[in-house]
Amino acid sequence: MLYSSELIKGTLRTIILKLLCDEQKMYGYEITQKVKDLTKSRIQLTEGALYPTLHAMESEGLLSTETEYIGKRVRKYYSVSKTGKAKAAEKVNEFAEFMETMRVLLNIDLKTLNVQ
Amino acid sequence: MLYSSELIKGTLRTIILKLLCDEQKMYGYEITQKVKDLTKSRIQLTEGALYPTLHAMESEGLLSTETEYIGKRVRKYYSVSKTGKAKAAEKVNEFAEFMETMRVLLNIDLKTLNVQ
DNA sequence: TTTGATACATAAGAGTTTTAGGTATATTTG
DNA sequence: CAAATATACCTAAAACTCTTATGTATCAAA
Repeated sequence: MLYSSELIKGTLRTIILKLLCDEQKMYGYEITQKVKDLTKSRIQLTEGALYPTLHAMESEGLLSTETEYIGKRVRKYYSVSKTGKAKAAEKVNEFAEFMETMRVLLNIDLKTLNVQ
Repeated sequence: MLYSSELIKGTLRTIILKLLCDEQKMYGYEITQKVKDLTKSRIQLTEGALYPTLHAMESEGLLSTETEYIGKRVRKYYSVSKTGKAKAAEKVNEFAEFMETMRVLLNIDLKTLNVQ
């Protein structure tokens, strides 16, 4: 069961940065699959959102790329720059604090939370 | 210290519905202040976002209104309809699950979380 | 051989929020 | 008492992000 898309808004960059910090290098399609796996299909990144964001993050200096050929098929690997690493830590931390603030605001009891 | 605005995207309706369920009735300005108080100024709703959203939610049947005069000044109170109550529960629950999914995805340890 | 998966990409449109403005009353402070 | 701040509503242009739709092409499996 997918989350309504409005929830995911604003988290895409944070997700990309965090995954790339953990995995050293990944290509776009791989990122969509990894997120799908890790979230049990609850978050499915669309390519229309992902690719433009990756391009933007590269031009901002957060990511760098290297192209590889698998047979005749192209793969564009992304990795985080030093600036990107700092940004990742910052963004994950901010999201963690945001979650806690929202938990209080919405009065959510974590003990009763059991996501399958 | 304010959260970067992109994080708050997509949570406005959930916040409004939840507050109105707890408080029976509130007016727009009051909502902005309540959220500011409850979040220690980390989330500050802007009126440009709030009022159009309240109007939309009213026209969707989630909220109803009654106008009151305090001296010569107008106050427009909003309360949740039956549909609104159901929607509130649904949205808060969805957000709770989303938080848990993101916590796993970003590998956030709640024990180390200490938001001032 | 055709379907589905892999793999990239762009562009129009939709939706939400910011920024910036507008109006007006009430209260506090110098 | 004048000026500043707080209260209280509102709208509209612009910016930003994501969805939906489309396009291209290779590879594997049925």
